[in-house]
Amino acid sequence: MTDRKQLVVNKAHQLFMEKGFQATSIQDIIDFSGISKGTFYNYFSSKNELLMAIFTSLHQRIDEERNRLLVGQDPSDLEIFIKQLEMHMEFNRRNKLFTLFEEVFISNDPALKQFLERIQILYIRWIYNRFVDIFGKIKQPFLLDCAIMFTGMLHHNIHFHFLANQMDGNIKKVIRYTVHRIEKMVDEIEISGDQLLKPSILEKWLPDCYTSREALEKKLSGIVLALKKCLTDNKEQLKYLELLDFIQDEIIQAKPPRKYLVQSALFTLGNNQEENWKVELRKLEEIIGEFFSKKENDES
Amino acid sequence: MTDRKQLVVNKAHQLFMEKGFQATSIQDIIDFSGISKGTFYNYFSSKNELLMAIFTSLHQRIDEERNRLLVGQDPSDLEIFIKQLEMHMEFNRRNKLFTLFEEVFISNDPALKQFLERIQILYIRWIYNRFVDIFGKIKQPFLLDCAIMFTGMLHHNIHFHFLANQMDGNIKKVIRYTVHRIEKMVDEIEISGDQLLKPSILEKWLPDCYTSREALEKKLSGIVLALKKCLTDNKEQLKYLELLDFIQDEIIQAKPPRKYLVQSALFTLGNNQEENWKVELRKLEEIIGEFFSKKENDES
DNA sequence: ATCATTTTTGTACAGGCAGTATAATGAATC
DNA sequence: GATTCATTATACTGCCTGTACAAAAATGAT
Repeated sequence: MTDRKQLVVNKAHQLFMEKGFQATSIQDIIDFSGISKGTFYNYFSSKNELLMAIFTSLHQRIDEERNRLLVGQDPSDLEIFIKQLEMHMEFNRRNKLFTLFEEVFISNDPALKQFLERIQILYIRWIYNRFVDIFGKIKQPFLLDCAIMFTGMLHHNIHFHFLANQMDGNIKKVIRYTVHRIEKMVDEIEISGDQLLKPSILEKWLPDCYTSREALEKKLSGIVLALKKCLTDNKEQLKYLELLDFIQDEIIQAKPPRKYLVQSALFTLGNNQEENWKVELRKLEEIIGEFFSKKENDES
Repeated sequence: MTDRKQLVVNKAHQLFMEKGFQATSIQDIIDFSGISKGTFYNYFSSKNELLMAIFTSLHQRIDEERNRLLVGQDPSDLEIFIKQLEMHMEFNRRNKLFTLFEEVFISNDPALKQFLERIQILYIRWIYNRFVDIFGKIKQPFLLDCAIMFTGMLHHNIHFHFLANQMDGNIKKVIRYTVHRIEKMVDEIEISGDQLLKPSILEKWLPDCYTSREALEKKLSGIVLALKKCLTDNKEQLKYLELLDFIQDEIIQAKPPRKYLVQSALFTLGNNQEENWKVELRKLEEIIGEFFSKKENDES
């Protein structure tokens, strides 16, 4: 994405935050960004497409931050989860994402509609996966229901919390409150055995072409980031940096990745003996392994 | 509201359900309703105002239905509450109210925004009041939080339920599931003693000029309806009908009601000795008493 | 039945927006 | 220096909202 295009995205986001999405005309965006109409339509085919670019951009940033908080931590630690939620909610508040999302949530444009639905499901799935980390695999059958209810509770609680205390209340209390509730509810549901939705439906909702691709890319970049953090500025370690970048590019590129080259690079990465490094490297090996086995399955 | 005006409301609702709110232009509504542009703007000053008329109309119908289900029943009976929810959700589904509401939930028009917020809060308050009926006054301090979380959970559950089973799943299961969850949660929260919002904030959210008026009118019509149902077609009992209608009109009229006339009418209503009648009559006396004492407070 | 008042209609108009088309301008590349 | 490409300015179509107003129709009172 060009700098110029990104500038338009940022300027538009700014206008949407100030005036709302519907109330902002393309003309406004053009004037505010200092570009011509032709350029705008060169970048985006419509206001909706621009909106999607905004969401994508913000979504990526959230995801990076979330992964950063998890790096080198115990994924079953509830406090980490709470920290992630706090970051996410604070981010949403700062960027008026709640408002923006709600304003366009139901749209006539099927493309936008589908796009937003996907974002929402990705969000639910993230919660679900974290719940599996936290509450354990035994409770997995109930955790999709819990993830759905949790997001409903949390967003409603935050909504009315803001209605009550104009912005100056602390969200943290609300998050902790809601997390406490879901903790107890998980136990209760396991005892009752009730289930509404099977977690396997997530795979149906997120077609493989999307999930494996995008989720993989995100996981990948998260782990690579974590690995890079382990590196010092040693000459020795610069080669690891190169290898990491190579692997990430090779997988993300649309062209068929050269499997054995990647594996060889992975093997070399194993030479680094740092503690955190090894943990993260194992994750990297795991998802790359999954990636290739899935790929070969698809081809056969 | 004229028949003609109501016709436009219905026709517009039909179009909104088919094509969505945003995608329907005023011209569409005019053509579909067979009226002229002048007439439209005679009835409504904008599309938003028409939308509010639709919501008001549907909201009234929901409220009537809800009260009808409660008439002569034990308000603490959970099964009645579930029936009310089933009716409401089924009504929403039939009239695509979920969609419509979501589509316009965030609006640039401050009037519409406020209107919708009020509807939402009225809904929360209804749930809250029913929770007080069901779970008892002891748990009152926690029940606003519970009402908020319950609506969040329910709507999210229903949303994803529809996503999973295209319309053909039964909502009833989802409702029961969610009600079960909140039942347990109420107990859990009471033990923990956590509270986010004090129920008294409801009065702040719904300014008196609205609450006392509208809530009163609704309660009133509900109780009067219940009382009318107790009546048979006896000549004897026709006078009660007259008295009931008189009281209702006198209170709802904007002009200052004649207090002593109303009280006398109430006294006469006490002559009927039926069992259900007496229960409902006591409620009637109670809210009318509240109404007058509040009124005198305001005037002093 | 007649007259006055209100409602409705048809039509025209101003102003705004989305999206397209195109010729002119500018800058970087080869 | 020529070519290519993104960018600009501008004009244009078509659709929409909201206003205005005079003619026609319906309503209601006498």
